[in-house]
Amino acid sequence: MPETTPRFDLIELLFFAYRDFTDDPDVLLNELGYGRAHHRVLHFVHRNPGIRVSDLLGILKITKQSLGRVLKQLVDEGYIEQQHGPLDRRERLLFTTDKGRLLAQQLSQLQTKRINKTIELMPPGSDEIVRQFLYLMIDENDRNDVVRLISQSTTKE
Amino acid sequence: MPETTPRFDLIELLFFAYRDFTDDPDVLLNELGYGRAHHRVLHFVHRNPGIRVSDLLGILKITKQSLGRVLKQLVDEGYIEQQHGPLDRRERLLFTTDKGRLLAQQLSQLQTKRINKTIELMPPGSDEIVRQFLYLMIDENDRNDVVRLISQSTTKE
DNA sequence: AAAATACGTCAGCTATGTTGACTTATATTG
DNA sequence: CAATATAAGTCAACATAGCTGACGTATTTT
Repeated sequence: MPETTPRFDLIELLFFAYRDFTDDPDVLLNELGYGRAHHRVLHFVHRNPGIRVSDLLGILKITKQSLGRVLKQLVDEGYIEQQHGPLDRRERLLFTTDKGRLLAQQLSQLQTKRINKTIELMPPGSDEIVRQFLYLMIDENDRNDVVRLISQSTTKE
Repeated sequence: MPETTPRFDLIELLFFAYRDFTDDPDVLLNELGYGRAHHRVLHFVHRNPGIRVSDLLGILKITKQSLGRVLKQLVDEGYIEQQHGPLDRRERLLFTTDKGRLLAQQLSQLQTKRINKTIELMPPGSDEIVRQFLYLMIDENDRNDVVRLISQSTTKE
Protein backbone atom coordinates (compact mmCIF):
# COMPACT_ATOMS: atom_id res chain seq x y z
CA MET A 1 0.00 0.00 0.00
CA PRO A 2 1.95 3.06 -1.24
CA GLU A 3 1.55 6.41 0.47
CA THR A 4 0.87 8.18 -2.80
CA THR A 5 -0.84 7.08 -6.00
CA PRO A 6 1.84 6.91 -8.68
CA ARG A 7 1.58 9.39 -11.55
CA PHE A 8 2.41 6.88 -14.24
CA ASP A 9 0.84 9.04 -16.93
CA LEU A 10 3.16 12.00 -16.40
CA ILE A 11 6.16 9.79 -15.67
CA GLU A 12 5.77 7.96 -18.97
CA LEU A 13 4.79 11.00 -21.02
CA LEU A 14 7.95 12.73 -19.81
CA PHE A 15 10.00 9.72 -20.83
CA PHE A 16 8.61 9.50 -24.36
CA ALA A 17 8.41 13.24 -24.95
CA TYR A 18 12.01 13.78 -23.91
CA ARG A 19 13.14 10.87 -26.02
CA ASP A 20 11.64 12.28 -29.19
CA PHE A 21 12.64 15.84 -28.28
CA THR A 22 16.31 14.85 -28.20
CA ASP A 23 16.03 12.58 -31.21
CA ASP A 24 15.68 15.40 -33.75
CA PRO A 25 19.13 16.87 -33.01
CA ASP A 26 20.66 13.42 -32.58
CA VAL A 27 19.98 12.56 -36.21
CA LEU A 28 21.81 15.65 -37.48
CA LEU A 29 24.64 15.29 -34.95
CA ASN A 30 25.28 11.67 -35.89
CA GLU A 31 25.83 12.71 -39.50
CA LEU A 32 28.67 14.93 -38.28
CA GLY A 33 30.10 12.23 -36.02
CA TYR A 34 28.94 13.99 -32.88
CA GLY A 35 26.77 12.91 -29.98
CA ARG A 36 24.58 14.46 -27.36
CA ALA A 37 27.58 15.50 -25.29
CA HIS A 38 28.80 17.73 -28.13
CA HIS A 39 25.32 19.17 -28.46
CA ARG A 40 25.17 20.21 -24.83
CA VAL A 41 28.58 21.86 -24.93
CA LEU A 42 27.89 23.69 -28.17
CA HIS A 43 24.46 24.78 -26.97
CA PHE A 44 25.61 26.34 -23.71
CA VAL A 45 28.61 28.02 -25.28
CA HIS A 46 26.33 29.41 -27.95
CA ARG A 47 23.95 30.68 -25.30
CA ASN A 48 26.68 32.07 -23.05
CA PRO A 49 29.41 33.49 -25.25
CA GLY A 50 32.61 33.93 -23.28
CA ILE A 51 31.67 31.40 -20.61
CA ARG A 52 34.54 30.10 -18.49
CA VAL A 53 35.39 26.40 -18.59
CA SER A 54 34.69 25.97 -14.89
CA ASP A 55 31.26 27.61 -15.19
CA LEU A 56 30.41 25.30 -18.09
CA LEU A 57 31.41 22.35 -15.92
CA GLY A 58 29.00 23.63 -13.28
CA ILE A 59 26.10 23.75 -15.72
CA LEU A 60 26.74 20.35 -17.25
CA LYS A 61 27.70 18.70 -13.96
CA ILE A 62 30.35 16.53 -15.57
CA THR A 63 34.06 16.25 -14.90
CA LYS A 64 36.80 18.31 -16.49
CA GLN A 65 38.10 15.19 -18.24
CA SER A 66 34.74 14.38 -19.84
CA LEU A 67 34.28 17.93 -21.00
CA GLY A 68 37.86 18.08 -22.24
CA ARG A 69 37.34 15.28 -24.68
CA VAL A 70 34.36 16.73 -26.50
CA LEU A 71 35.49 20.33 -26.19
CA LYS A 72 38.82 19.50 -27.83
CA GLN A 73 37.02 18.00 -30.82
CA LEU A 74 34.75 21.01 -31.18
CA VAL A 75 37.74 23.36 -31.01
CA ASP A 76 39.87 21.27 -33.39
CA GLU A 77 37.08 21.14 -35.93
CA GLY A 78 36.38 24.86 -35.76
CA TYR A 79 33.05 25.04 -33.97
CA ILE A 80 34.34 26.68 -30.79
CA GLU A 81 37.14 29.19 -30.12
CA GLN A 82 39.02 29.92 -26.92
CA GLN A 83 40.31 33.32 -25.79
CA HIS A 84 42.34 34.27 -22.78
CA GLY A 85 40.36 36.13 -20.14
CA PRO A 86 41.13 39.85 -20.40
CA LEU A 87 41.36 40.29 -16.64
CA ASP A 88 42.57 36.81 -15.67
CA ARG A 89 44.72 35.23 -18.33
CA ARG A 90 44.36 31.78 -16.74
CA GLU A 91 40.79 31.62 -17.96
CA ARG A 92 40.02 30.27 -21.43
CA LEU A 93 36.76 31.92 -22.38
CA LEU A 94 34.68 29.95 -24.87
CA PHE A 95 32.97 31.33 -27.96
CA THR A 96 31.24 29.73 -30.92
CA THR A 97 32.70 30.43 -34.36
CA ASP A 98 30.44 31.30 -37.30
CA LYS A 99 30.44 27.60 -38.13
CA GLY A 100 29.55 26.68 -34.56
CA ARG A 101 26.85 29.30 -34.37
CA LEU A 102 25.26 27.95 -37.54
CA LEU A 103 25.20 24.41 -36.22
CA ALA A 104 23.84 25.50 -32.84
CA GLN A 105 21.08 27.40 -34.64
CA GLN A 106 20.19 24.44 -36.81
CA LEU A 107 19.95 22.19 -33.79
CA SER A 108 17.82 24.54 -31.72
CA GLN A 109 15.64 25.13 -34.74
CA LEU A 110 14.79 21.44 -34.93
CA GLN A 111 13.74 21.48 -31.31
CA THR A 112 11.89 24.77 -31.68
CA LYS A 113 9.89 23.39 -34.59
CA ARG A 114 8.67 20.50 -32.49
CA ILE A 115 7.77 22.85 -29.65
CA ASN A 116 5.96 25.31 -31.91
CA LYS A 117 3.97 22.58 -33.65
CA THR A 118 2.89 21.44 -30.20
CA ILE A 119 2.01 24.86 -28.77
CA GLU A 120 -0.03 25.75 -31.86
CA LEU A 121 -2.37 22.87 -31.10
CA MET A 122 -2.96 23.99 -27.51
CA PRO A 123 -5.15 26.67 -25.93
CA PRO A 124 -3.63 30.15 -25.56
CA GLY A 125 -1.54 30.55 -22.42
CA SER A 126 -0.57 26.89 -22.34
CA ASP A 127 3.08 27.64 -22.87
CA GLU A 128 3.15 29.68 -19.67
CA ILE A 129 1.66 26.76 -17.72
CA VAL A 130 4.18 24.38 -19.24
CA ARG A 131 7.05 26.73 -18.44
CA GLN A 132 5.90 26.97 -14.86
CA PHE A 133 5.58 23.19 -14.57
CA LEU A 134 9.06 22.54 -15.92
CA TYR A 135 10.50 25.29 -13.76
CA LEU A 136 8.99 23.81 -10.60
CA MET A 137 10.25 20.33 -11.51
CA ILE A 138 13.81 21.65 -11.17
CA ASP A 139 15.56 21.28 -7.81
CA GLU A 140 14.72 24.28 -5.68
CA ASN A 141 18.39 25.11 -5.15
CA ASP A 142 19.08 25.27 -8.88
CA ARG A 143 16.05 27.28 -9.98
CA ASN A 144 17.65 30.70 -9.57
CA ASP A 145 20.67 29.64 -11.61
CA VAL A 146 18.44 28.39 -14.39
CA VAL A 147 16.38 31.56 -14.50
CA ARG A 148 19.55 33.62 -14.61
CA LEU A 149 20.87 31.42 -17.40
CA ILE A 150 17.72 31.68 -19.46
CA SER A 151 16.98 35.38 -19.11
CA GLN A 152 20.50 36.74 -18.93
CA SER A 153 21.94 34.86 -21.88
CA THR A 154 23.21 37.19 -24.54
CA THR A 155 22.72 35.05 -27.61
CA LYS A 156 22.70 37.19 -30.72
CA GLU A 157 20.33 36.06 -33.46
CA MET B 1 18.46 35.01 -40.21
CA PRO B 2 16.58 31.99 -38.87
CA GLU B 3 13.07 31.21 -40.04
CA THR B 4 11.78 30.78 -36.51
CA THR B 5 12.68 32.40 -33.19
CA PRO B 6 14.29 29.74 -31.03
CA ARG B 7 12.40 28.66 -27.90
CA PHE B 8 15.44 28.62 -25.66
CA ASP B 9 13.31 28.89 -22.53
CA LEU B 10 11.41 25.67 -23.10
CA ILE B 11 14.45 23.90 -24.55
CA GLU B 12 16.50 24.63 -21.46
CA LEU B 13 13.70 24.08 -18.96
CA LEU B 14 13.12 20.65 -20.48
CA PHE B 15 16.81 19.86 -20.15
CA PHE B 16 17.07 20.83 -16.49
CA ALA B 17 13.67 19.47 -15.45
CA TYR B 18 14.37 16.09 -17.01
CA ARG B 19 17.80 15.99 -15.44
CA ASP B 20 16.45 16.46 -11.93
CA PHE B 21 13.44 14.23 -12.59
CA THR B 22 15.70 11.29 -13.39
CA ASP B 23 18.16 12.12 -10.64
CA ASP B 24 15.88 11.03 -7.77
CA PRO B 25 15.72 7.39 -8.92
CA ASP B 26 19.38 7.44 -9.97
CA VAL B 27 20.51 7.99 -6.40
CA LEU B 28 18.60 4.96 -5.13
CA LEU B 29 19.60 2.81 -8.11
CA ASN B 30 23.28 3.56 -7.69
CA GLU B 31 23.14 2.25 -4.14
CA LEU B 32 21.99 -1.08 -5.60
CA GLY B 33 24.61 -1.06 -8.33
CA TYR B 34 22.08 -0.34 -11.03
CA GLY B 35 21.75 2.40 -13.61
CA ARG B 36 19.06 4.07 -15.63
CA ALA B 37 18.92 1.17 -18.04
CA HIS B 38 17.82 -1.16 -15.25
CA HIS B 39 15.22 1.38 -14.17
CA ARG B 40 13.62 1.51 -17.58
CA VAL B 41 13.44 -2.25 -17.91
CA LEU B 42 12.05 -2.73 -14.41
CA HIS B 43 9.54 0.07 -14.89
CA PHE B 44 8.02 -1.21 -18.11
CA VAL B 45 7.91 -4.81 -16.92
CA HIS B 46 6.20 -3.60 -13.74
CA ARG B 47 3.69 -1.66 -15.80
CA ASN B 48 3.12 -4.44 -18.33
CA PRO B 49 3.23 -7.74 -16.49
CA GLY B 50 3.77 -10.59 -18.94
CA ILE B 51 5.24 -8.39 -21.64
CA ARG B 52 7.17 -10.23 -24.35
CA VAL B 53 10.87 -9.51 -24.79
CA SER B 54 10.38 -8.29 -28.33
CA ASP B 55 7.63 -5.86 -27.28
CA LEU B 56 9.87 -4.50 -24.55
CA LEU B 57 12.58 -3.97 -27.17
CA GLY B 58 10.06 -2.00 -29.20
CA ILE B 59 9.24 0.30 -26.30
CA LEU B 60 12.83 0.91 -25.26
CA LYS B 61 14.16 1.10 -28.83
CA ILE B 62 17.40 -0.63 -27.94
CA THR B 63 18.97 -3.82 -29.26
CA LYS B 64 18.42 -7.31 -27.97
CA GLN B 65 22.04 -7.44 -26.81
CA SER B 66 21.77 -4.24 -24.78
CA LEU B 67 18.56 -5.39 -23.16
CA GLY B 68 19.98 -8.85 -22.54
CA ARG B 69 22.76 -7.53 -20.37
CA VAL B 70 20.60 -5.61 -17.90
CA LEU B 71 17.70 -8.05 -18.02
CA LYS B 72 20.01 -10.91 -17.08
CA GLN B 73 21.17 -9.03 -13.99
CA LEU B 74 17.62 -8.23 -12.92
CA VAL B 75 16.60 -11.87 -13.36
CA ASP B 76 19.71 -13.23 -11.63
CA GLU B 77 19.19 -10.93 -8.66
CA GLY B 78 15.52 -11.78 -8.30
CA TYR B 79 13.77 -8.63 -9.49
CA ILE B 80 12.25 -10.10 -12.64
CA GLU B 81 10.95 -13.57 -13.51
CA GLN B 82 10.48 -15.21 -16.88
CA GLN B 83 7.73 -17.61 -17.85
CA HIS B 84 7.16 -19.50 -21.05
CA GLY B 85 4.27 -18.15 -23.07
CA PRO B 86 1.22 -20.39 -22.58
CA LEU B 87 0.30 -20.36 -26.26
CA ASP B 88 3.75 -19.94 -27.78
CA ARG B 89 6.46 -21.52 -25.70
CA ARG B 90 9.17 -19.61 -27.58
CA GLU B 91 8.14 -16.46 -25.79
CA ARG B 92 9.63 -15.62 -22.38
CA LEU B 93 7.03 -13.45 -20.73
CA LEU B 94 8.44 -11.03 -18.15
CA PHE B 95 7.02 -10.39 -14.67
CA THR B 96 8.31 -8.51 -11.65
CA THR B 97 8.79 -10.52 -8.47
CA ASP B 98 7.62 -9.13 -5.11
CA LYS B 99 11.13 -7.74 -4.67
CA GLY B 100 11.02 -6.18 -8.12
CA ARG B 101 7.58 -4.75 -7.56
CA LEU B 102 8.73 -3.12 -4.35
CA LEU B 103 11.71 -1.48 -6.00
CA ALA B 104 9.62 -0.31 -8.95
CA GLN B 105 7.15 1.24 -6.54
CA GLN B 106 9.86 2.99 -4.56
CA LEU B 107 11.32 4.44 -7.74
CA SER B 108 8.03 5.66 -9.15
CA GLN B 109 7.15 7.09 -5.76
CA LEU B 110 10.23 9.30 -5.82
CA GLN B 111 9.21 10.66 -9.20
CA THR B 112 5.59 10.99 -8.18
CA LYS B 113 6.56 13.06 -5.15
CA ARG B 114 8.39 15.54 -7.33
CA ILE B 115 5.43 15.72 -9.70
CA ASN B 116 2.88 16.17 -6.92
CA LYS B 117 4.90 18.87 -5.20
CA THR B 118 4.97 20.68 -8.53
CA ILE B 119 1.30 20.26 -9.41
CA GLU B 120 0.22 21.45 -5.96
CA LEU B 121 1.83 24.81 -6.61
CA MET B 122 0.00 25.29 -9.90
CA PRO B 123 -3.53 26.41 -10.81
CA PRO B 124 -6.18 23.66 -11.06
CA GLY B 125 -6.28 21.95 -14.42
CA SER B 126 -2.61 22.53 -15.06
CA ASP B 127 -1.82 18.84 -15.06
CA GLU B 128 -4.19 18.31 -17.98
CA ILE B 129 -2.39 21.04 -19.96
CA VAL B 130 0.97 19.52 -19.14
CA ARG B 131 -0.22 16.06 -20.15
CA GLN B 132 -1.43 17.41 -23.44
CA PHE B 133 1.83 19.24 -24.08
CA LEU B 134 3.96 16.16 -23.41
CA TYR B 135 1.64 14.00 -25.47
CA LEU B 136 1.90 16.30 -28.47
CA MET B 137 5.68 16.44 -28.17
CA ILE B 138 5.78 12.71 -28.95
CA ASP B 139 6.23 11.64 -32.57
CA GLU B 140 2.81 11.45 -34.21
CA ASN B 141 3.36 7.82 -35.22
CA ASP B 142 4.08 6.72 -31.67
CA ARG B 143 1.27 8.56 -29.87
CA ASN B 144 -1.29 5.79 -30.16
CA ASP B 145 1.14 3.24 -28.79
CA VAL B 146 1.89 5.47 -25.83
CA VAL B 147 -1.76 6.07 -25.04
CA ARG B 148 -2.43 2.35 -25.23
CA LEU B 149 0.53 1.71 -22.96
CA ILE B 150 -0.54 4.26 -20.37
CA SER B 151 -4.26 3.49 -20.21
CA GLN B 152 -4.20 -0.25 -20.82
CA SER B 153 -1.42 -1.11 -18.40
CA THR B 154 -2.59 -3.50 -15.75
CA THR B 155 -0.36 -2.50 -12.86
CA LYS B 156 -1.85 -3.64 -9.59
CA GLU B 157 -1.33 -1.28 -6.65
C1' DA C 1 10.66 -31.49 -43.81
C1' DA C 2 11.84 -26.71 -44.39
C1' DA C 3 11.48 -22.11 -43.16
C1' DA C 4 10.44 -18.54 -40.03
C1' DT C 5 10.27 -16.70 -35.41
C1' DA C 6 11.53 -15.66 -30.40
C1' DC C 7 15.10 -15.46 -27.73
C1' DG C 8 19.83 -15.89 -26.08
C1' DT C 9 24.83 -15.31 -26.51
C1' DC C 10 29.76 -14.44 -28.06
C1' DA C 11 33.04 -11.01 -29.55
C1' DG C 12 34.34 -6.56 -30.29
C1' DC C 13 33.50 -1.55 -31.02
C1' DT C 14 31.99 3.40 -29.54
C1' DA C 15 30.42 7.28 -26.67
C1' DT C 16 30.41 9.29 -22.49
C1' DG C 17 30.72 9.24 -17.95
C1' DT C 18 34.08 8.28 -13.71
C1' DT C 19 38.81 8.68 -10.34
C1' DG C 20 43.36 9.88 -9.43
C1' DA C 21 47.66 12.00 -10.38
C1' DC C 22 50.29 15.40 -12.50
C1' DT C 23 51.70 19.82 -15.32
C1' DT C 24 51.59 24.61 -16.81
C1' DA C 25 50.40 29.25 -16.57
C1' DT C 26 48.86 32.86 -13.94
C1' DA C 27 47.04 35.29 -9.80
C1' DT C 28 46.85 36.05 -4.98
C1' DT C 29 48.68 36.36 -0.53
C1' DG C 30 51.80 36.38 3.51
C1' DC D 1 59.39 38.29 -3.48
C1' DA D 2 58.41 33.64 -2.29
C1' DA D 3 54.81 30.58 -1.30
C1' DT D 4 50.41 29.16 -2.26
C1' DA D 5 46.12 28.89 -4.68
C1' DT D 6 43.49 28.72 -8.86
C1' DA D 7 42.13 27.77 -13.97
C1' DA D 8 42.79 24.74 -17.18
C1' DG D 9 44.79 20.81 -19.65
C1' DT D 10 46.44 15.98 -19.91
C1' DC D 11 47.63 10.93 -19.09
C1' DA D 12 46.05 6.48 -17.70
C1' DA D 13 42.72 3.32 -16.42
C1' DC D 14 38.07 2.02 -15.69
C1' DA D 15 32.52 1.47 -15.97
C1' DT D 16 28.09 1.75 -18.19
C1' DA D 17 25.25 1.32 -21.82
C1' DG D 18 24.58 1.74 -26.33
C1' DC D 19 25.94 -0.54 -31.13
C1' DT D 20 26.93 -4.35 -35.23
C1' DG D 21 27.54 -8.93 -36.88
C1' DA D 22 27.37 -13.73 -36.42
C1' DC D 23 25.61 -17.80 -34.72
C1' DG D 24 22.81 -21.32 -31.72
C1' DT D 25 18.52 -23.38 -29.84
C1' DA D 26 13.82 -24.13 -29.15
C1' DT D 27 9.50 -23.81 -31.14
C1' DT D 28 5.96 -22.66 -34.46
C1' DT D 29 4.35 -22.10 -39.09
C1' DT D 30 4.18 -23.33 -43.79
